[in-house]
Amino acid sequence: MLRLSKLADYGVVLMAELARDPECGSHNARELAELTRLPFPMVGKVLKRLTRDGLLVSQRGIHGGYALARPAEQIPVSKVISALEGPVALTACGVAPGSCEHEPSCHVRTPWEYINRAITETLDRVTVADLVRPASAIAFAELGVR
Amino acid sequence: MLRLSKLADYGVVLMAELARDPECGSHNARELAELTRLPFPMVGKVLKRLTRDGLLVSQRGIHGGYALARPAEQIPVSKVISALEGPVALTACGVAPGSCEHEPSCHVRTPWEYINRAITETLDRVTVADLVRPASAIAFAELGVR
DNA sequence: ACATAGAGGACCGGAGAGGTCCTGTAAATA
DNA sequence: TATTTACAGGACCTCTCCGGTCCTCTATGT
Repeated sequence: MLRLSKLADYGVVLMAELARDPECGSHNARELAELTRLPFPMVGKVLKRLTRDGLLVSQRGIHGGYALARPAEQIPVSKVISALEGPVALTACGVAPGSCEHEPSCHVRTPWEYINRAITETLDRVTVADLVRPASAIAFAELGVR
Repeated sequence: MLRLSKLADYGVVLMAELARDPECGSHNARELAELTRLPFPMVGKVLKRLTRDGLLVSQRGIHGGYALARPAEQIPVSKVISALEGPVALTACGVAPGSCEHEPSCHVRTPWEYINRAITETLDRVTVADLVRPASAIAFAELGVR
């Protein structure tokens, strides 16, 4: 089913949760785990990775927590996914040339590149802000989706 | 990396190989395995599934083999993928409602639906014929891809 | 009848996803 | 400065499921 890993799925949910706060303030991992009802250890793991990739900023200590590194409108969903499960690509050749043993004899590589790009661009166009906007449908009009 | 299963990957390659034959004639599994350099048992497995799903027609017996069930222009890549790894969807909720335990408390479900649909439509628009057309770029223009 | 090729399974090993836990370090408060 | 809280960065484990093989049965042509 062309599955997204749970790590990436959780990441999207958590980013959206942070963006839901109108002030985009700081929330700690435990709080986010409760809000999203996701297992706390996983939430910690995901938040750490998102921080390392520069999508979140963290604050240690007693009133520590996480906050969006940039306004939600400037964070594409594709970045969230790639931070957690590597580059968005359907096939190995879309990630790095030479990573597929069949590359020399493969006749469908070029088309796959186009498909990969089309999908990447779709995920580039959706931002974290779109995930929390109530009237999402409007925001998605530009995707050409009914 | 938002991975496609190898089964589906092989399926696409095999469908393309069948479409490359200008007469779209019948080819047996062994022959296709040699042409694509994929392991023969896997080729058999994939071809069987594609046949069960009505994308290929098969002929048993001494001059048996497989051929496209329809003209390549009428076979979207999305069908090939879904025949081999189930419905195209990034999240469980995109496959069947109620399949995700977090559904009641999840706030990003609606946006995911739109994203799922955008990606599905991308894969719907590409046909097996596009995979073998030399000047693929032209065929992909309609995807809005550079 | 016999050789060939597909149909439909069962079956197996290993990689990797999903999940937990532990130790270290930074910050705030008293 | 001691203590508590929370993030940082791993190691580590379990178990599912993917990738792959193989075997038996049935259909077809010679």
